[in-house]
Amino acid sequence: MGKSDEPRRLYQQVADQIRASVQAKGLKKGARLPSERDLAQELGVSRPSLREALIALEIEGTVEIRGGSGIYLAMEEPRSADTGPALGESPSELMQARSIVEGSAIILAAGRMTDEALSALKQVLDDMARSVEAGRDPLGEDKAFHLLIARQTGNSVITKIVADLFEERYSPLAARLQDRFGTPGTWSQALEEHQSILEALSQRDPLQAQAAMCRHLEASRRRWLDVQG
Amino acid sequence: MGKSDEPRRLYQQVADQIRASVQAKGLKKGARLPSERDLAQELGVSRPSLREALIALEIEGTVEIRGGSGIYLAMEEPRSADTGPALGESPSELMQARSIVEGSAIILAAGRMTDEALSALKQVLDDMARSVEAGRDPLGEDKAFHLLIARQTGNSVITKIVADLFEERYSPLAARLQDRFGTPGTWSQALEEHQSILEALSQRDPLQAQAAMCRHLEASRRRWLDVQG
DNA sequence: TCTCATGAATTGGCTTGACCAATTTTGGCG
DNA sequence: CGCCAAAATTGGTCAAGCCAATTCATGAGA
Repeated sequence: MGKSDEPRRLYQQVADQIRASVQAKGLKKGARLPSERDLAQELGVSRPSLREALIALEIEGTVEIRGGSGIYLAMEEPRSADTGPALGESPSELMQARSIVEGSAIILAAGRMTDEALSALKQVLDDMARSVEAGRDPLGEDKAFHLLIARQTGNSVITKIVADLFEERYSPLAARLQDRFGTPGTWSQALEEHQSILEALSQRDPLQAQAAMCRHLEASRRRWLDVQG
Repeated sequence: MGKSDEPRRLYQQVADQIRASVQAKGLKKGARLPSERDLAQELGVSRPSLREALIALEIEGTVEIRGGSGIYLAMEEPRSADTGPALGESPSELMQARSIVEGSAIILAAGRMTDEALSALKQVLDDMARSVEAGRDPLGEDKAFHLLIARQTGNSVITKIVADLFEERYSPLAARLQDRFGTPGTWSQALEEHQSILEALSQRDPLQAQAAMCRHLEASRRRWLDVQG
């Protein structure tokens, strides 16, 4: 489980703390933060370091700095709340979105697939097989498999989207459904589908990989619907 | 020397100078820049200021800083054994992701396009034309156009993804870049591309709509890259 | 001669302290 | 009450220095 790097640059940690603090305190757009001097002391860093963090936040658009005046929040907050929610969120929509995104992503990935990535994928499927044997829900392995493929696109935006599609972000309902669909044959079926995806990737065959991925996601959709009734 | 005449922040000016210098000297990916101390002296600024500029360039993906080692021009993936994070966030990645998502979404949308939606799209393009005439950046109209199309898929997950791709969520950098790409002919060009998308949608032609959308996004990517250098 | 410890030099990472300029606040005067 | 100048606050920047990680040259040992 590679968490990531340990000692990240200080300015990044500080930026994270500021973001978290802002969110925790529920500050809204336009709100004014403490002065650089105060923030620095509060977070236990020097002013230049705090300053570097502010530049990061400024570039990222979270904050607006007005010389001689202060530091102000520039971001909108908890997204969404657009005009109208089309149809109600449903697992079907989620899977349709995943088909589009992952079905396209795997085409890119197939062409850039390294041997290392292939063996990593095989490793994940082995773990998944063991989990299924043991009667556990291989949710983690399933996610790892899809994320590994996404990462092979070399496109961090696509990777993030795929990751988000696995979280609650785009469909809290679907996340809840995952809990109760651990039927027996369900996962062994999914495992087979994963293996055929891996096989296509091993041969660097983009179209077959896409077909396998879409078949898998369509089958998953149907499995969910069955559980739902 | 930093004397300058613009009220822009020093770190931005310094970052510009470094970009320009790199380009002028024809340095290639992976090349190593002078040390912070040397660069600071060379550009006539203090080390903290030079440092702030480097953070901007790092976030923007132009430069990679290796502690104790040096400052390097960000290089492409070393081909093998990468497991690591992909490329840094960049407008290119954003646009590639948008091509995938919106290019697929518009196929669905074309088949479900209502007359109301079509006239709403036309209305938005009229507004956009007026904004361009007046010399304003029609960012709002651009977003509205793409979101209206996404919404026609009837899939709320896809709609959210497209919305998020316009927000800070997937590429804060790209959002910042929008500030400086308000060149004259840029938007009128984009307007024409939008109109050809609308035309394809009017005829309920999914494939032509997709082609127009992808052409538009590819052109947008190129426009951004030009501005960026 | 080649290998590889080992320590000096180099380089980024971060802090302290200070001064300037723009903005905001304060307080006194009409 | 209203207006304007002084004072306080705040961001902008610089200078000098210490620490830790990385590099690289050097010399001892195989």
